[in-house]
Amino acid sequence: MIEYETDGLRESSSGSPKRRLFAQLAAMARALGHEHRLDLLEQLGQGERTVEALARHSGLPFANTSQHLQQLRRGGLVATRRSGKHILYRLSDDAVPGLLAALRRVAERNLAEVQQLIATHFTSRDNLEPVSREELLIRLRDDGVVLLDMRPEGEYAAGHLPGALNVTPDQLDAAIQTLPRDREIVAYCRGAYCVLSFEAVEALRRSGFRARRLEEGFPEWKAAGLAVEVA
Amino acid sequence: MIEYETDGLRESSSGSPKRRLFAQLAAMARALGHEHRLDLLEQLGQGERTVEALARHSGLPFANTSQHLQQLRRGGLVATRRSGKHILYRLSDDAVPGLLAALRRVAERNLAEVQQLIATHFTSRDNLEPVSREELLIRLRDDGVVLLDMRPEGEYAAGHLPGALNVTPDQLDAAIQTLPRDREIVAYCRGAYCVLSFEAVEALRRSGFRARRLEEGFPEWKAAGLAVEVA
DNA sequence: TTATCAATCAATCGCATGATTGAATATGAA
DNA sequence: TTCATATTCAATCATGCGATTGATTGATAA
Repeated sequence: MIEYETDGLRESSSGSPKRRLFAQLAAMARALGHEHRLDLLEQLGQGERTVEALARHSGLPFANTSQHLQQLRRGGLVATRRSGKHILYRLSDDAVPGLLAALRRVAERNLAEVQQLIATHFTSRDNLEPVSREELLIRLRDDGVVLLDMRPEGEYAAGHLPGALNVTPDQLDAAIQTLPRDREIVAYCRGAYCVLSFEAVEALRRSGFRARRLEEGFPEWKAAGLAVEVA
Repeated sequence: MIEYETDGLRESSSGSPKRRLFAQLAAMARALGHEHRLDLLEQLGQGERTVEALARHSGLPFANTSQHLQQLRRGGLVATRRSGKHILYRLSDDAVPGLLAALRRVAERNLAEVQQLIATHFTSRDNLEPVSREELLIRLRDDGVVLLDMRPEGEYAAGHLPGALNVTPDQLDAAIQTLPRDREIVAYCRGAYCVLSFEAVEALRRSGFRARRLEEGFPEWKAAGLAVEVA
């Protein structure tokens, strides 16, 4: 007869240190467990934001946003600092984007609805031959690749990959006239579920460019500790 | 004035595919957001289990366990199969332990209470010079390291690292008399918050052995797709 | 000081979740 | 078929969470 022992931490003797650990981990997971909070975290992946900016961007009432942010803070996922009248929220740790990525990964593989959403909205994902971080670093140095940042100006200004040009989607048609046709183009945006760079690559290819997509977005780049250019 | 655009998925136009994605991710995160469910997931990291075994191990009422398991299943974290009268639950995906590890990592770095719990219960963590998977693989081949599996017999029987000897904590004193003193010893157990191998390494060192700890436990090894020996 | 603005707090409501109990399925054995 | 066993389902209750509103704190600027 197989017997499974109670515990690896001897909860029998010590009250329950493991219980308390799990309680903490569960609290952190619950902090992740809300649509709006995931949205806020995604925005914070781009960089520090004020409560006001976050509320405006996500279309939530101000007080509501504030409360969600506080839950994220209690959950250890974000941190704050004060700057004049504003309170700036940021991700608490470089490992947070990794946690979100792990969540996405498991969801993409095991939740049918997620698979379907991705299939309908990111169909071309597999066809765009994404460029990895490592490859990009090498090719930027060796091959003179042109790097496009498809995010809105404000986010670009707050930080972008070194040497990237900011081309917002509505500037793309104009850019197509001026971009060099003899060099390969790599586009990126916010990462994960941001389609801006997908669309850019598709449009560029339709116009005859050699274009590819950076596999990840700005937050992952930054979280990996790679150089970021400001202004 | 900085303006942040609404969205990378144009929720303005398309209703809200991103919203639905986040809703799914949030649902998965909520499934992680309960002490008992994390406990169940940890057990399932060792291998398939029946509802009964899980309930017994975690000391929860049967029906309660069943309900938590169903939430985990809805959340895409576990899967089931039927075997005779029993229903066997398992982790749905090799990426699940990675997700749990990411959660632990962020928690260990950002939740003060977790840091404290670890400091008091795993003080020696840093001193035991953990061995990585890669290093272990090499040294098993080259240096004839002795591998100890500190888990209970039942878990050992259900799967263990190739060549590992099963030594439960109460067998350790006896084993100390017979283990070879000229070879290094590496101990492992369930991983993460399982102290069995910590204690073993400490006891072995007190007795003059050269002993180290495998950085991870059995679930991580198995999830990495490495060889597992049964029976 | 006062006025103003950013952000949080407090109170309320409605709804979802977790625990418990007991009944209902479904499978395999007699 | 009938019984026993493993698991799920259904109903209940208490509690906690999320949204909304309006009041409050804290910091800057006039």
